[in-house]
Amino acid sequence: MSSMTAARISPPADRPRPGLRERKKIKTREAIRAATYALVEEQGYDATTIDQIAERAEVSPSTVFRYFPTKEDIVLTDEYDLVLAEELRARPKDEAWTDSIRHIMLAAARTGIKDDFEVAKLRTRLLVDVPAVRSRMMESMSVTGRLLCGAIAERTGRDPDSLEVRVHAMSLAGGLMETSLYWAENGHQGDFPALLDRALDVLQHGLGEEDS
Amino acid sequence: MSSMTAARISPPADRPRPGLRERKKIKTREAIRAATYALVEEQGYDATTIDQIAERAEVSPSTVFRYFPTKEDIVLTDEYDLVLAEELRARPKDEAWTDSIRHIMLAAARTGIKDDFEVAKLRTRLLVDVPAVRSRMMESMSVTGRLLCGAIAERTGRDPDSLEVRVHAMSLAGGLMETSLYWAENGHQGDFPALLDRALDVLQHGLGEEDS
DNA sequence: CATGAATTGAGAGTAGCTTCCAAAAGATGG
DNA sequence: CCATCTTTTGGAAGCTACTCTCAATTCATG
Repeated sequence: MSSMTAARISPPADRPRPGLRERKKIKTREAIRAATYALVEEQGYDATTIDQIAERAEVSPSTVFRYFPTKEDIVLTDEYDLVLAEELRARPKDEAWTDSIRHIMLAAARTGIKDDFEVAKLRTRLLVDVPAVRSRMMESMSVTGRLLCGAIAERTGRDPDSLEVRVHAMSLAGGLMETSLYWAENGHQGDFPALLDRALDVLQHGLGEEDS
Repeated sequence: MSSMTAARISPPADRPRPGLRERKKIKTREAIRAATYALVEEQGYDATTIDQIAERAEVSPSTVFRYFPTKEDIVLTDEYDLVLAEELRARPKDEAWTDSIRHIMLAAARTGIKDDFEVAKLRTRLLVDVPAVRSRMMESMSVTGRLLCGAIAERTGRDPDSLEVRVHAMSLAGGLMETSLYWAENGHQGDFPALLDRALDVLQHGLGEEDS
């Protein structure tokens, strides 16, 4: 689930030597993000303008937009969806795919939160407070949904574009997102992995003693 | 599900006489919406500016914003969530609440599409084409989610704010929204109520021969 | 070191959206 | 019918996210 609390599970691994250009790009990207996080903590999201971000990151405003299409993306973007997909594919193929998802989400949440508890909290808080951010996050939810479609299709042999698979994937994604929201709304009490576990139960088995 | 394909199930009913002021407000509101629909059909969503909308609706741009907080809302806003909630409450209380939802959604979809097939198509098409609209729609999904929380809580006696109920509600909302998207992406083939029916099956019973 | 490609900065421009104030129009009581 | 009060409207000014273009700079390559 992008921008939620996911983390790199496997390290970037072996890359020969990116060349100065690439390294500078990465540095700029992180400078912008760092500046944004800092400013948002200081003044709040809306009060933080792109110009301020640019100034603190020591780049021009145009550069900021070259790196991130929207302001919300600076706070939200991560590249974990891809990692998640890989990990999903790496699970034993005879494992129930619901279990695969459970394992991966839990692992991601655990390491993610350990890695950067403050960032995770800031992000989820913004999710609750700033409509634009929540909105953008929901956008990314549909990306995650498509991703899940692929995974589900692979395991069950169904058509990834079928209504059934898509509905199921999206309902999963929606439920997982709500979990993050719930966590943030309740002041980040309790540990997130435990919440995730409960949420996944509901998503797998419904609401318990129900009447379906 | 707001902005999807819902329709008034029960007519506005008995209101004494709204007074000229109220009537004018409603007329203005609908003028703005009509103007927007027309312009969007002619030129596309992005190419349509607020000024154009204002001009065609014969109001000032500021008035447009007085009636709709954002451009997306002009296309999306409807008041059916409330109606839906009422209808939900009107269902027999001993009915399985999943069945209640099924009945209401199906009824709403049927009459809604009959009422205004073109608008329903335009809306869902925008949902697919325009990220901002899709985004806004997802926002409203969370409103629908909260609504479902209330309904579910009433029937099951659970806490509407509990993680379990919220996750379940949101997964429902997500699945239903994906159904609209699916319908639109496939060129509005097949009838929507049938799709809804299949989607609700998945949401109630999972993906069939699975391993949970 | 020279040439070519990619990255950046600066500036102008668009459009969504907010805010504020004065003018117009509907409601209310005499 | 008029006077007053309230609500609604239009106009203008302004902020900011975001886009586009072009020249300058920086890195890569032979």
